[in-house]
Amino acid sequence: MKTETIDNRVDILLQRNSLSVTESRKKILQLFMEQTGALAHGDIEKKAGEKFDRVTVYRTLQKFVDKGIIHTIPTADNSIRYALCKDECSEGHHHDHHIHFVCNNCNNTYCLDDVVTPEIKLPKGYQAEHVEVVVEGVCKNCK
Amino acid sequence: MKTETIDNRVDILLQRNSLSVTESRKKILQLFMEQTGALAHGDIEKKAGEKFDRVTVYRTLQKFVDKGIIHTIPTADNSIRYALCKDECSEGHHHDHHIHFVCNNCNNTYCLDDVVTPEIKLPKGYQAEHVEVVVEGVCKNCK
DNA sequence: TAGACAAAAGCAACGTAGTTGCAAAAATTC
DNA sequence: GAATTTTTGCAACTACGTTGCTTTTGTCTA
Repeated sequence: MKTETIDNRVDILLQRNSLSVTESRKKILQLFMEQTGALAHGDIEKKAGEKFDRVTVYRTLQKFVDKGIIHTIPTADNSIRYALCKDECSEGHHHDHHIHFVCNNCNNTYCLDDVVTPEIKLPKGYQAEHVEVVVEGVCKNCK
Repeated sequence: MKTETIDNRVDILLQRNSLSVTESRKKILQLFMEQTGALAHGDIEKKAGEKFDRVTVYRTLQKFVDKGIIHTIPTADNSIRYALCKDECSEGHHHDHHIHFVCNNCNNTYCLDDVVTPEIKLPKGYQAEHVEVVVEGVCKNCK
């Protein structure tokens, strides 16, 4: 069964990051894996059901970000979204060189992993460490 | 005196956007003009002093955004910054094709008006309407 | 596999951010 | 300068996010 596969992947991913395997972590990680787009905190709270405390969700997401399992996507409406990282990410350092796409119609957020962030030529004196590109528009499914 | 010049500019800008000229609007607009970087809501509340109600600040900023006087800049820490728009912006439509720079040292946010957002090549089916680029790093003054 | 230890979850309480409705005050219009 | 419109300030409320502490759960080792 497909669910079982995800279940396994979840366990392995948690263990590889030396995180204890708990109900809430499994559930939340599963949500991300079943999902193509990114999730806002609110989405997760709703989808995870009333099974878990708000605080647990906050702490879990924070842990996942710290470990490099998920990354944050800033959006114009001031609601941070979270999405799974590719395998290259590790604790303390994210390597997300892809861009993000927010659909104005369905309001989903996608990681466009194949689209690499462009080189930005900055004025003299400015030194770039990280480039974040968020494109707004209409997504494939809504067009 | 320099302040007087700003004062005039403020009045004219408000009138041009058919906004009544009030103490709070003048004060807040002045803050933006004296400032090179962008301002977060909290900054404004602090800098405007205890002269104005929180609610007034919220409403004033909202009005300014609506009118195209200022624009918002999304940041990773989930705190929206605001900065003055160039003259081309008008009610209902912003034309901000510049990129934004957040300094990891002084934590200031700058509009790099001379750096135009790059063309992003999206996968088939995605249609871009707006591209937001935020570069993090070390700014000119902190280097 | 039971018990000891470490880690995470749940709960309560708190602080801050942002919104709304309404009455008072200020700005604009004529 | 009076009437009308707009904005402000206040109070109350909701939602978001955090912290400290106790209980529960997971992990490790004998």
